[in-house]
Amino acid sequence: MKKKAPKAKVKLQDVARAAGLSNATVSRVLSGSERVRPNLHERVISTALKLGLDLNRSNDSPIIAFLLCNRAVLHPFHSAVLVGAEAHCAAHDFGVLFLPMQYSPKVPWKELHIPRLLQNRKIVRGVIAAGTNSQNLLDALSDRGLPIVCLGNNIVGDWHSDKYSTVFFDDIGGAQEATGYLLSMGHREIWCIGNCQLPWFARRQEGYRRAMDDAGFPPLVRDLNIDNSEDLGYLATKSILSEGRAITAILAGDDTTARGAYRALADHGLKIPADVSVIGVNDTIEASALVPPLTSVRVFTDQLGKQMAELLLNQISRLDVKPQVVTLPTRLIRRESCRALTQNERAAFKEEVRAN
Amino acid sequence: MKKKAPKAKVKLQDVARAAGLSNATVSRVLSGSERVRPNLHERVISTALKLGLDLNRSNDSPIIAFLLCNRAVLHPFHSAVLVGAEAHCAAHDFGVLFLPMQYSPKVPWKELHIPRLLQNRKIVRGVIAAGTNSQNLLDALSDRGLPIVCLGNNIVGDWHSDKYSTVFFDDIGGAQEATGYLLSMGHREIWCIGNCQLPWFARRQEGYRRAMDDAGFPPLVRDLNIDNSEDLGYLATKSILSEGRAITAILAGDDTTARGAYRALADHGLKIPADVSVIGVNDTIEASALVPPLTSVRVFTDQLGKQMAELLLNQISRLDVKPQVVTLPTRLIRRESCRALTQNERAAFKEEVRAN
DNA sequence: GATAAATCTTGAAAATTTTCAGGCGTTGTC
DNA sequence: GACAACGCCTGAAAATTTTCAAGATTTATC
Repeated sequence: MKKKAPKAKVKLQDVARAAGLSNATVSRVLSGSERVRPNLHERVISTALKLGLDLNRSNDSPIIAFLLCNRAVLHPFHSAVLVGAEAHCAAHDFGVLFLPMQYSPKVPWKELHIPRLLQNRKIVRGVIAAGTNSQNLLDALSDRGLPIVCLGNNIVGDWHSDKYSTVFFDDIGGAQEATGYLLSMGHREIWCIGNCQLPWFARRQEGYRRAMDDAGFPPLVRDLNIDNSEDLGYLATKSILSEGRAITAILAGDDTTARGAYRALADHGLKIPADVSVIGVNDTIEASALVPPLTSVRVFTDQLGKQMAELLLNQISRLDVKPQVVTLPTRLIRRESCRALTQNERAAFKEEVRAN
Repeated sequence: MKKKAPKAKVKLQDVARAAGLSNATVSRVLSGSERVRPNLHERVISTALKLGLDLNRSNDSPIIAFLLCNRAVLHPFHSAVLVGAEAHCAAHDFGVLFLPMQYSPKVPWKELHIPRLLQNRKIVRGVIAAGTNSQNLLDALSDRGLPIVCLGNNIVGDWHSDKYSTVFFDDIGGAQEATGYLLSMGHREIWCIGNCQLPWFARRQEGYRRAMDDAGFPPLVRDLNIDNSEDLGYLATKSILSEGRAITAILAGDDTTARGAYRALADHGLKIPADVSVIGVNDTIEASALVPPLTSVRVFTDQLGKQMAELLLNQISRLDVKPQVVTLPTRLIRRESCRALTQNERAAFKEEVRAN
């Protein structure tokens, strides 16, 4: 054992010679910037591994991209995810490129326009796909060999997770817990409002339905296809009220929708929580800003960001890491927007049921 | 005029030969990555300009850093600035690296820890300094020859603008306009609440004072050194009320402070705007989320971001651009949190004054 | 103020990346 | 099915960047 033998560093030339290729080609593969025929690509990689070339060379720019897809603005929710991701990256000497982008889920992946920065592996070494995504973008990116971690809750359409990692937060469970909380306080006329075209609303409604099913009550869903969440909450609530339907509680698809509901209730002279209890989802700053403060399902956004960054950096630094699927829990934060029904009120319900 | 003569591209070698230096040195200067003695640096640059070398070479990574300094979280305000900056950069094929950092204004600039990503000119070509900054960081960055644009409103301590551009938004004028608005509605007991240790609060208070001075009324300032804006607003308002001081209107240092004021007023059973009118500054999402919606001084955050990005990209692409100072206007957005005093109420004031 | 230690700066050489032009396969046309 | 046009892939050569070691300069210590 020659301990002192200064193991000569493996050079690109060595790999090129061993693989029977020019060092230009090897450089192209290793720097990832240009297109090389797949079989040669593989040959270079395997030869490089065999010779023990250090694949994480110091001159690679240690940057990942945080893609905020199909969102017009940077909401507090995604801000917090971004900050969480950045904190983890910074601790590992990686930088985070903030990159909003818009695309249609209908365009075939070959035809998607990918920002130039993402095309160059030498600049961006991996991608966190946040916002709302669909399979075509994920295909287009993984075709370029980019490591990817995707926020699962907002994926529209098909989802094949074999090429990339996915991180979910358990809003289904959160909505279920929130509904259960309302049920436990004696509520029965609990309306779920949202826009089920949007995948996250659909998930939350699913949690709501499970809780109502378990309790043996029929679900009451008001599903409007409106993009603006506040308008949605306002109009959905208004339509329920103007139809004269019974209502003692609302589970809103998110905090902004809850805000719309607050407005509609106020318009009708109804007090929160005296007349109607309200719960939101996300627990953004809005939830605590509302009067009365909104009970909401907290999503641990910073953890979400951290988890995505962690999976991504693992994939980048080790070639042998398989994509994973992770789900993070949520937690119901109880504030003043809910109240338990009194025994009298509960009795009135039973009376009513008997009468029907 | 030989129009067709294929003007041979100027190479680093040519510059090296002309400047009497090795091409390693020229490379170092032009790629900006390593330290070269200032006089040689200048010699290389001037020779390169003389020979007409294209300084914006295609292989430079087109990335600027958005520094969010000394902030624990990414507030909606800075989110919007970031988005505005990113939009402008994206249109010019530049990427934006999101880089929060913390530092003390007291550390001498030579001893500041600069994130590794910023050290390498090949990765980051310029910096937008947002958040709260002080001269030491700006010195440390400009020593590295990085183009800088700084958000002026939040600079603490000295400020020398000769090395970098600065963009302000006119919160002084905004606070003055807001105060004038309250005065025009007959208010006189207008309290300005904030934490004057923070430079932006100090500026807003300045605007307030000007308006009160102009109207000939004594300023009523409640200045508490509390970091959390909401607590600040709550405690400041509470202390005014508990002292039994007259109060018909509040100009809060920002929207979050106004939220604290809302809570304190509610605790005392005072209605907004019936009993007290309130105005905030920044016009973030909070302002419209509050009930009643808050009148606030709007800052055109996206424009702010765009303006900073624009100045920065100019500095990057052209060596001859001098640093500039720009101030963007603000605008008072009127919502339901303010009301005009009635003639009777105004008369009561006069009465009171006479009585004293 | 002298001397040693540490750090910084630089050019030559080595390594890597990029350019450029030729080769090869594919597609489209007749 | 032949031929042309086009575009992609590759290696040789050119250009650039990085490494390495030596010289220069600064800092620390006595």
